[in-house]
Amino acid sequence: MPQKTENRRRKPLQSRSRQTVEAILEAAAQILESHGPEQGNTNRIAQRAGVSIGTLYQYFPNKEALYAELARRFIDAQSAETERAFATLPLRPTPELVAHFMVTLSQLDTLSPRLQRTLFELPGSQALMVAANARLEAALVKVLAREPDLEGRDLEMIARVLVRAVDGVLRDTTLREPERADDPRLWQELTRLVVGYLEAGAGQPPDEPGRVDPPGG
Amino acid sequence: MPQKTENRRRKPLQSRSRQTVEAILEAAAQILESHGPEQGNTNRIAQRAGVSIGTLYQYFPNKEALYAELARRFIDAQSAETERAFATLPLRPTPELVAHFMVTLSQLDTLSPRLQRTLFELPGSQALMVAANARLEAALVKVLAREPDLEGRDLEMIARVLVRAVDGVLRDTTLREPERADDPRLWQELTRLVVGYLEAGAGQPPDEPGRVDPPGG
DNA sequence: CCGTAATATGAGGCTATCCTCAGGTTCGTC
DNA sequence: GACGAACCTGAGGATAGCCTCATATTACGG
Repeated sequence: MPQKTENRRRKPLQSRSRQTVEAILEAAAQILESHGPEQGNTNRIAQRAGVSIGTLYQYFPNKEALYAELARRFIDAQSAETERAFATLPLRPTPELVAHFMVTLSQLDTLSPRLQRTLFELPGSQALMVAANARLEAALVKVLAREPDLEGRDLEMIARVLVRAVDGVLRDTTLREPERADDPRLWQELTRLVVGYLEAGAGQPPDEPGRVDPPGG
Repeated sequence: MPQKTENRRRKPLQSRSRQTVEAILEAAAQILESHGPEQGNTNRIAQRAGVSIGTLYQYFPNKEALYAELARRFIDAQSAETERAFATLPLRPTPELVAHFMVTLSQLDTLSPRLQRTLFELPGSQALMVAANARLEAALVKVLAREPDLEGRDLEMIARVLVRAVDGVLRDTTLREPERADDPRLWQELTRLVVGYLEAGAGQPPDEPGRVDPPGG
């Protein structure tokens, strides 16, 4: 078990130490992005940041806290970016706009795939992800609420499915077939997925479209 | 760095040792599922399996190889299960059948979420996942090829998008909102997603539906 | 320019965990 | 029942990586 230290974290007051903290976080991000989680040890991070290991532990009680802060910032930035993209959508998004939106999302995902992956694997970042997704889905609900065709349907559930489906495609692709992340055909199909979904059963009330019984006992 | 050992792995010949190997793999799976990757150390695995640590290393050159074998079996089993489900689909799947299919998939994902997650995070299992997904997508292409409405469309791309979208929704949900994995409304929306997608632009040739330029220089 | 607080240093203590190895036990066969 | 091969044992060597702490350096107000 790694030694537990209580909140021994010193708050950076002077601009000198604030720069130090930034350098440490930046170094951690760089190492995780270019060398993967295996290489992410505190000694190396400190070295890359150009500070001593002791300095690192002045500002972060332990390695996990450092990564947690990194994850917090990353997710915050991504959420803000995505919400901004939502905000630019006009009242009735055309397929072209949806497609454009897909591209924006895909660029976000392409940004630092390996860092992203590592951060998402941290024990603590689950909670952050849930919060971020909740924010995103809430923002999407607002957009969907403008659509008269969707009246009466379960907007929360639709937002959930949409966000996760699009995210699944983009994440899988950037992580496993990064060379295809640029392929316009992928965006086109993604757009079709979204538009087709939103138009499917449009107007009809939410009365059991395709009743299913769970199979198996 | 963990000591590298070459292929020192002894092949289990007698049924006694074959049982031992099974016990080790089973123990590893149990520990990963119930206590997470942090608790997955070889000493503990051996103890749980009821064998000595030395025995474990008779059959697995190192910890990674053990996990790799676990991942291989898991992915193999899941792929086989999914392909079997595909095989049962009739020539023209109705929405009801698609929904039923979703439920099958979702049950697969619910099986051992934590083990699954851990295995997918292993450095080596990326390649396996790619292979498994390729298999799945190939199987799906065959199913899609029966659909006259999809003639002329890029079936590989459609399969890619479908598999990853559905997978994204199911994985996200089982991992982060497991209580909702049972929700029939989720299956209904998933079904709508799939059916809506397949029907969107049905019959029209693949001539740029929604032309997009990548934004940002 | 002096005192104090903030900041920085880095050798090394310490732990967790991987894996080895020298020697014991069980199995199959003649 | 004897012999070799397969199988098992577990104390501990080796190492990677977290984090401490005693000490040094820098910033800043008076």
